[in-house]
Amino acid sequence: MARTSGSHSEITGPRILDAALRMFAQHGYAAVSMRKIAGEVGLQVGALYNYTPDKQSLLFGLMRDHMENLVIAWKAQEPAEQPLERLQQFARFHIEYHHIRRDAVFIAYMELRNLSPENFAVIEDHRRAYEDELRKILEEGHKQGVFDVPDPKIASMALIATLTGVNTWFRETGRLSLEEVLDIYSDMVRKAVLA
Amino acid sequence: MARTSGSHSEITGPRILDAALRMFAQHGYAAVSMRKIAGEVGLQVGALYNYTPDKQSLLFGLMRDHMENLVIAWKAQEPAEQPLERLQQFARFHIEYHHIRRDAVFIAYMELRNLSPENFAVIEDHRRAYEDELRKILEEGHKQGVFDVPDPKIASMALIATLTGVNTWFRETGRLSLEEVLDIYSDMVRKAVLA
DNA sequence: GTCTATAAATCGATAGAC
DNA sequence: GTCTATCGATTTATAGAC
Repeated sequence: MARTSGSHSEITGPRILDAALRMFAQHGYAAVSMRKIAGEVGLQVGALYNYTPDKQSLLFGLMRDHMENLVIAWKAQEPAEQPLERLQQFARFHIEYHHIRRDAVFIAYMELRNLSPENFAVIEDHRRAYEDELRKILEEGHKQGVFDVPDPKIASMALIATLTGVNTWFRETGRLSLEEVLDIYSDMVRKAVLA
Repeated sequence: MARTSGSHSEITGPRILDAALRMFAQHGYAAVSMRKIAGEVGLQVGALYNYTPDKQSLLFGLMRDHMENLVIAWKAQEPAEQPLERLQQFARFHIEYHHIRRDAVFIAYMELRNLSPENFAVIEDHRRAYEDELRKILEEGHKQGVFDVPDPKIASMALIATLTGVNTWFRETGRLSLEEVLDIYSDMVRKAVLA
């Protein structure tokens, strides 16, 4: 079912989001103009405003979708029963999920300062909800005596920083495979909280 | 010894650097115009170019100075003798130093993509030199059998990510003092690598 | 839905007076 | 060393033709 040449709305929207995500991650929100995004998709700048009311909404939509999907994807995991296994499951999930979506991860952290206060609060709520998932694991393990975590809130933020850090240096073409990295980090995370 | 009103070069330079550091950290390099920096210092935009050839050099100078000073400050520490004590010393130094200079830390990480390839290489060399300092500690501890660190390079990057993460959430006015945070992180880092 | 054209503001950087 | 004035390019966003 061929369409007229001026009508591609069904695929244009996602292509704009893809281009914006990639370009924001690479050059930064402020450094990427609406014209450059349009050019990457093969449009003139005016056409972008059929898909977003303004540049700010484009950024916020990308960040919000990423954070929402992150929490949803974690909750969709079949939960391991024991705290230690559950922690290992979280470490693996976090590294793999963030590796695949490194552009979105980068933006969701780097561009927080370009959000309005209201939008910032929304993103921070999602982030807190995700951190709470790890905190609950640590608290349960501490209660059972298998972990030694006197401050689960701090520990959850520390461990997430550790795991997210993989994105800053890991490359598919590097010395180690992602599977090997997963093993090393799982070990470190386990030892860091074990009683 | 009063000076004429149009001559403040001795203090204007540092004030420009201070303003640029603070504003780049808060809004991002691309979002801060030379006019805004000048305004913050109380100058017109043209006067800035008596202190920097262009905006790019202003950014690079801030990042280079920060990374150079970081490595120098660490090497100026009186080294603890045992690997475990040396590791604890590194953790404490890293958290304290990065806490005090959080604007510079933020910029040195966030604005890497706004550097020319040559300037980027310079900054990365400093970063690698600093990571090597931690790696050497881990290798020595592993050799002595007090640490269990099969991959010191990976472990050093993981631990640095953990420690730097404090900057993303710690506030002086929060629930914990910096001293308490130092204790918690020292413990986690120690356990993570201990044999 | 996409285009062209345009508005109004801002950008980095320079020239020349003082 | 700082100022004013300015150049030429670029910005976000909108209006209206098709």
